[in-house]
Parts: sequence; structure tokens; C-alpha cells
Amino acid sequence: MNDGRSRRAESQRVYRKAALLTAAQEVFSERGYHATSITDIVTQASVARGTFYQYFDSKKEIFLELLASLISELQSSIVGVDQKEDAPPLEQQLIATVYRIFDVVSANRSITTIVFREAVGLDQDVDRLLQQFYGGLEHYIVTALAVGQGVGTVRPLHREVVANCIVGSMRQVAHRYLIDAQEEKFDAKHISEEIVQLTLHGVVTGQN
Amino acid sequence: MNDGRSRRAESQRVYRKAALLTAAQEVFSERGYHATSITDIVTQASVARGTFYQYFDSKKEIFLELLASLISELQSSIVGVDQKEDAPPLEQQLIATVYRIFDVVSANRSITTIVFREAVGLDQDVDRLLQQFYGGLEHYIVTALAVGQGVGTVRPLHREVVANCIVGSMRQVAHRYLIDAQEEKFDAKHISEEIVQLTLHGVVTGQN
Amino acid sequence: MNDGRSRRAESQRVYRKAALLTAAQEVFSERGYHATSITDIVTQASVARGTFYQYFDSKKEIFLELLASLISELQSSIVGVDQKEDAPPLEQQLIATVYRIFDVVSANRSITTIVFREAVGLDQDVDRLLQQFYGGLEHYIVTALAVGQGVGTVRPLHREVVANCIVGSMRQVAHRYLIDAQEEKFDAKHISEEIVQLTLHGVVTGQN
Amino acid sequence: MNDGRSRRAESQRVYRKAALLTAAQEVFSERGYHATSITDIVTQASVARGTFYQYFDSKKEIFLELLASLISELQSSIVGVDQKEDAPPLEQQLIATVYRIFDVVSANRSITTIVFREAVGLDQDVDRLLQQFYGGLEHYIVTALAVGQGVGTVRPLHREVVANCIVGSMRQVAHRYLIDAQEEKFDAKHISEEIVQLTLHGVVTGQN
DNA sequence: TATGAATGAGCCTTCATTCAT
DNA sequence: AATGAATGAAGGCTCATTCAT
Repeated sequence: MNDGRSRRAESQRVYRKAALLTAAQEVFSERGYHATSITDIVTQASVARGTFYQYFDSKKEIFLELLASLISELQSSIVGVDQKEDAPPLEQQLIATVYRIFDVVSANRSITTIVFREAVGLDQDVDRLLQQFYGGLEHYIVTALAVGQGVGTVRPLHREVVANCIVGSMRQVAHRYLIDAQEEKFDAKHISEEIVQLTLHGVVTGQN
Repeated sequence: MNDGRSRRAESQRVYRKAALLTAAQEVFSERGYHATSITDIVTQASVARGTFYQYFDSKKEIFLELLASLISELQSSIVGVDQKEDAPPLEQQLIATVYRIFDVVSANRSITTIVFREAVGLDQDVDRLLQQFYGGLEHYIVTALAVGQGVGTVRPLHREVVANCIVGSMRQVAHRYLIDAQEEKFDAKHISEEIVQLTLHGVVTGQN
Repeated sequence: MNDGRSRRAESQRVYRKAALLTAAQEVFSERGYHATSITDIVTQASVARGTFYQYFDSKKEIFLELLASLISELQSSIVGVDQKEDAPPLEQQLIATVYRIFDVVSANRSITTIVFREAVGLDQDVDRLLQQFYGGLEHYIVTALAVGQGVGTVRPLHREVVANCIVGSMRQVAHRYLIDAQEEKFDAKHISEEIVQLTLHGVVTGQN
Repeated sequence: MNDGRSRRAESQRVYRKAALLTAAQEVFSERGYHATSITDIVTQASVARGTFYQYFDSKKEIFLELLASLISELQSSIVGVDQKEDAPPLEQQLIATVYRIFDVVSANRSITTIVFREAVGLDQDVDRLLQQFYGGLEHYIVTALAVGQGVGTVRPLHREVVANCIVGSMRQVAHRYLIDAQEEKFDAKHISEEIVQLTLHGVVTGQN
């Protein structure tokens, strides 16, 4: 049955769904999740009210799909620490990862805006997804710290707490300089370095 | 007209208002701001619907009052850096401040929960209050860093970014260990130290 | 028991009731009947909410009392046609009555405003009072016309319809020149004459 | 997109709107404007609450639409005075106009009821519409009187006051015999003549 | 499959009235 | 008698979701 007709219909479906996702992303980031109505989304997408429900079960569902796609992109920014001999130094790997994450955040401003502003506590499913992501990030850092402690480059510390500090630093900085920032004078590279420098060496003079 | 009758009535008013604030705090933290209706609040407070409106203009208003009182408590936790000769070392002052903040957060779990979860982007007035608080905290840290740089104990760095990292660390840790934590095994003192240690000396071995 | 205390209390009661009536009249004419709340009345009268209900059963009740007093004043403006030999001519009597009515309307602008604007159809009791008044006025005119027909000065006509025309003329003119009028250039005397002239002789030339 | 489906939907919309207008007219005239709730209207129309808001913005809006349609019908009853040689006499033209107006009023009893009872002072937009209509009627009469004065058939008089008397006569008679009347023994033709006779010749004997 | 009219639960808010003090 | 806090019925309105076409 994969004749021209059904193929056309299928591509039509894909197209419609994408249009709805894009429209949702736009109005969500503009008005916020709660202030956005289904009407807003379908108006933006130029489809009928009922059509929405042929692609998504609810407002939450479409948001979840947007969030999942963002998180999936972010996940792929986080790669395990390369412990091979010829790998770049740990510091460089960390900076690169932080930078890649900021890059994704920056490239998806409209959806990250709403994630930062309203996603937390919005719904159990949403929370689970976010926890998964933040948990993964935390785990990545904890692992990196453990590796460092193994080879003696990282001092004794509460790995989990420190990992959370790093995650929190990234969230706050991303929020401040990517989301709220009116000015565009944000240099992701520089800030990534600053975060990693702080993490590795602290603020005290002469510690390197 | 300050006779017994009106004095009793006045104290009754204060009592009722407090009851509503407490009830609101409870249901807000349980269901979240948006999911909470005026009905939920008055049911929890065991008063009639109309009574709510004798004390508050709207849901936003009562939330704002809760938030303002939390922030006022937090504000008083942040004291300027003491630069006198006989003052305790900077590190101790920082730890003490972080700890005081955590203490307030911990003591006001139900309202901080909702603040952490939904307050951002909820409303312009709410945002202003939060920005004020976080701005104050950031400013406190920037000042402390500048002082350190002045006396040569703090290395060159982007003070604002670093300040945001520290604020973010505190938010994330507070959220993780105070709000989401099922387990009560949180040691605010220890975590305060860990944050400050990380901030001052980083994670790299032998830097002290 | 008519001692000083109770007499004082009694005069206090009368005073309070009058204050409420005056206050009600003021706010009714300012905001209209429906837009006026009990709160508006008691605020204007500077008494407590509950006090209102010690003097009146409801908003309708106090309005009814205001209306009754207006109507009673108007009633006394309408005196039977004097058929005695030495009485002034019918025409003069009619002009005088119309004028007296306009005078009362004019002197009670604040309450007549609301009567003209909202009283009709407001409530059965209110309607009954108004019908009574308008009926009385109609009856007065019908009688006058019958008298005129009896002595041959009034031509054959449908007395009731004509009476209603006259009542309607007075209502419309009063509304237009007393209530809605921004300008104060209204001459009640002149208009009374105009109405009676019209009624007696019509608009056609040379009919006198 | 003007296919069968949308055409059917469109006619359905028109039908529903008409049903709501009819229902509103019924309950308004039965209970009065203020005493009527949206619930009353939708109950009468047998549609859901929300449906109302697909067609009208508010109670005021639907009333305004009813009023506008009544006034538009009334407007077309008022035609300019025909001054041509072969035109029917002024008196006949006046009677015809009065009669046509009474006919419209009579045919729209339920909406005119509410207009007579509560429309004045109900709302600025409502007032404007009514003023427009009454103003138009007054203007028509003033013009007719001026014409009569021009050709010498109308005596000197205050045209505006007289015009208001005539408008008032019509209102009162319409109210009395069309709206309040339990009995159906109202002869619009006869009454129209009576009004015009009165207006032209007054009540005094032998003036023709 | 697309449509959009219809639905009705549920929200916020007002306000006349009651009642304990 | 005066007070004013408390009440709760009732109103207007929104909006996610359903369903006949």
C-alpha cells in the first residue's frame, strides 16, 4: 500500500506535525507555557482546532515532545571522558563539553527559554525528563571527578555536591547570559573557560 | 475606637490572614502555583470563598506576600563582607553566609519549593522581586571578589560570571538537597563548606 | 419610658435613617440603581454595613422609600379641577398643575433622574407605585377633559388616549429638559405653557 | 473553500445566532435585562454556556444587536415629509408615519418591552443608539413643523418642545397600549389618528 | 484526514445578607 | 444599637477537548 497516495499522505502528516511543533515552540517561548492556549498554537500553525488532536493528545504532550528533542540534542553534547593516552587533557575536554552544551542551548533559545522559566514542576512527566537529563550531566561530572581522583589530579571532595555545583553554575550562567540577556555580547567560549577554570582552580590566587 | 471590641476584631483579622497565608503556602507547595485555585486555598484554610478577598486581591497577591516575606528573610542572611582587621577570614564569612541562606531555605521549605519550581517567569512583579534578591546576592559576591582581588588573594577572573556560578551552585544544591530530597540526610554545614571550598580552591589537587 | 434616654435614642434613629436615605439618593443618582451597592450607600453615609439592615430590609426597600416620598410630593401637586364659578379658567389651572409638577421634579433632580432612567421594570413593587402615580395623573386629566366636554369646551375625543398623550408629553419634556439637559436654560413656566397650549389648541394656525 | 461543508456550517452558524437572539429577546422581555443571566439565555436557547461566547462577547453585546435591529426597523418607518404638489396632506403623512412606527413596535413587542423598560441609562452604547433614534424622530417632527410654519399652516411655537411632546405622546401611548396592555383591544390606526388630531387641533372644541 | 462548532467543567470575583461581638 | 468580618450563592467568562460533517 505504499503507493503514491499514501506516501503523499504520510509526508503530509510529517509536515503537519512539524508545523505544529514549530508553531508551539514559537508561541510557548513568546507567551510562556501556561499563558499559551491550544488556540494560540493552531492559529500560529494555521490549522484547525481539531487537527491538533490528531497529532498530539494535549498541550502537555506537544511540550513534552519539544522538550525531549531538546534534551536529546543536549545528551549528544555530553560524551564520556576520553581516558586514552593521546586524548586531550581533561580540562580541554570539560571546556569543550560545556561549550557544546551552551551552543545547543543558544541554538534553541526559544525552547530553552520556556524550559528554564516554567518547565520545572510543570508536570511529573516533564520533571522526569529533566531529572534524567540533569542526572546524566551530574553523572558525567561525577565520573570525570572520580577518574581525576583515580589518577590523583583531583583532590578529595564530595563528588556529588561538587557535580551539582557545576551543573548549577551552568544553568545559572546559561539562564543569565543566554535567556535573559538583552545584550548579545555573550561569548560562549570565554564563559565556558571561566566556568571550568573556576571549577578546577577556584578563585584563590596562585593555584595553578 | 480602640476599645476591646475592635482590638479583638483586629487580632482576629491578623489571625485569619496568617491562616490564609499558611494555607496558601501549603497548597502552593503541594500542587504548584498554577494548579492551585482560590478554592484550594480557602478549602485548606477552612474559610469561605469570599473571605479570601477580604484579605487579598488575587492569587498573585497572596503569592507575592509569601515571596516577599521569604526574600526579606533571605536578605537579612546576606551581610556585607567584614574587612576589619579582627574579622574572621573571608572563607569563614562566606561559609557562614551560605549556611545562613541554606538555613532559611530549609526552614521555609514549602514556600521555597514553589519559588524554585515556578516563580521565574510567573509574573512581572514576582520576577522583579526575584531579580532583586538574586541581584543582591550576585552583588554581594562580586564585592567580596573585588575585595579579594584588591588584597591580592583572588586571581584575575570575570567577577560577574563567577558570581553567577556561585549563585547557581547554591540554587542547584539547595534545590537538590533541600527541595527534591526525600532523604533528610542533608548536612547544610558540610555542604556550605564544600561549596566554598570548591569556589576558593577548585577541584584540582594540592592547591592550598 | 419616654425618658431622655429613649428620646435621644429615638432621635438618633431618625437621624440615622435620614442619613441613609440621603446617602442612597446621592449614590443612586450618581451611579444608577443597579450599579450602586450597599457598600456604596453605607460608605457614603459613614455607617457600618450591618447598620443598614437595621433600617431597611434591602436595597430595593430603601429605593422604594425614596420613590414613595417623591411620589407623595408629586401627588400633592395634582389638585382636582376647581369647577366653581370664580375659579381661574381651566387653561390656567392646567398650566399651574403642570408647572407645579415640573417644579417638584426639578427640585428632586437626583432622585427623579434615577426614577426616569431605571425605575420602570425594576421591580413589581416599584412598578405598582409608579403606575399608581401615572394612573392618578391620567385620571386627573381624564376628569378635566370630561368636565370640559360637559360644558362643551372640549371636543369629542378618546379621553384616555389623550390623557396618556399629555402624560407622555410631560414625561418626555421633563426627561429632556430637566434630567438630560446639560444647559440650565430651561424655563419651566414657558414649557408648561407650551405643553398646555399644544394640548388645548394644537399646532395648526388660527385655532383660538 | 466554499464547498458544501462550509456552506452548511455557515448556515448552521446563522441559525444558531438567530436562535440565541430569539432566546435572548424572550428572556429579556420576560425578566428584564438586569435580571437575565447568560445562563437564562443559553437555557432558553438550549445550547451550552460556551456556545454563547462564540457568537457574542457579552450580555450587553447581544442586547445591543437586538436593539440595533429594532431601531433600524423603526428608522425605516420614518420617511421625510413629502412636499410635492400631489402628495397626500401633511396630516395624512403624519398619521401614516405614526401608524408605521406603532406597527413595528407592535410586531416586536418582546424587544420593545425591554427597550421601554430598562434601556435608558443602561449603558453608554445603548444610550447612544436610543438618542440617535429619538433624535431622528424629533428632527423629523421639527422639520415637519418648520415646513408647516413656512406655508403658514402651523402657528408660532417652540418647535423642539412640541416635537418632544409628540415623541413623548407616542412613547407613552405605545407603552400603555402595546406593552403593558393585557387586553388586545388596541387599534393602532385609531390611536394614530387620535394622536395626530390632538397634535394638530388640540382638545378645544370647534377648532377645525 | 481536516474542520471548527459545540461542549461544560471550572475558574475568578462580586455582593447582598447574616451574625457574633 | 452598631459593627464589620464571614458567608456562599451566583454571575461572567475561558478553554481544553469532543464529535458530527
